[in-house]
Amino acid sequence: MPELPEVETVRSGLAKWVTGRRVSRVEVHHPRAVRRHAPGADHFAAGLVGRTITGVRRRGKYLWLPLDGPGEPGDAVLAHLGMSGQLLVQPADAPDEKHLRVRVGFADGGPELRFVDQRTFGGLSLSAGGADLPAEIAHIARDPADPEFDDEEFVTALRRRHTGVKRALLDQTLISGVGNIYADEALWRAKLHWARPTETMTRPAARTLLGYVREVLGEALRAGGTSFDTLYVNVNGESGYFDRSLNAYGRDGEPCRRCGTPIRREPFMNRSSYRCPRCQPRPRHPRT
DNA sequence: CATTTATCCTGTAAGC
DNA sequence: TGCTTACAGGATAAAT
Repeated sequence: MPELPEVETVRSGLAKWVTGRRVSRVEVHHPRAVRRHAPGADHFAAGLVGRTITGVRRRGKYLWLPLDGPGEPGDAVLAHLGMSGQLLVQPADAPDEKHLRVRVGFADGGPELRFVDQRTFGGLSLSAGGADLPAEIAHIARDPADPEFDDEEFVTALRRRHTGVKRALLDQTLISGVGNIYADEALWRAKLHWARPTETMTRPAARTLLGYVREVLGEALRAGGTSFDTLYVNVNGESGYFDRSLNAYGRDGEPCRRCGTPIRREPFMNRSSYRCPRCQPRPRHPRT
């Protein structure tokens, strides 16, 4: 599931392959892939043809590709991978992927950019004037890899919440880029239960947790991200290998690497949480 | 207003 | 064997 490390891996790969190239052809194979583009698929395609991609930027789990002329300067293609979205760079004569949703061809005749998405939770849109920061994602907080992320502001905002700490980590308006996998991993490192009330966390404890979030995201990025199957891949279709380094996520029944107690999976927000029952005991007054 | 829940989707795997 | 059910989960609209 693409979280910050996976999306950043895709961003850097894309930057190398599509920057400076002029779009010559756009095909939308599934309307759901551009559902966030209100004017529709044809408008999306027409707005993209003839423009040059000037780079690839990211905030949290969102990517955007700023565009240069000939239209209004400052537009961008906004992309979210959802759960199963892939942005692949493929030779133009490569066979279509089963779940190919959008094809972007280039005037130089080189490799195509393809958006492939099995579960169709992801999508592309054309953001007017969104080259610097698309208005559609202005509500998304900076991510902890952003040099302008304000640690003290995060600590204050976290403690102002009245919710469980994992809910807060997953709230992209508070801190972006963290999903279910890395939330569980950071909480394991911090020895915190997911239902720990945010308002009872001390400032030092909140800073420590943030440190672990940064640490695990950084390690995962250096490993090329986490892959459990072929759903998350970089632009060349290759998997990352951070799954071997996971301490909690997906390890139901396996021994905690700190104390040996079996990791437990439990329902959380219509999904799952993994924790060590001994290292991360339930708080006295849990907030779920 | 803040917070929580339901919903979108499809392939895989487990269970009967 | 074949069918049904659970699960994966990010973002957001709707509900509380």
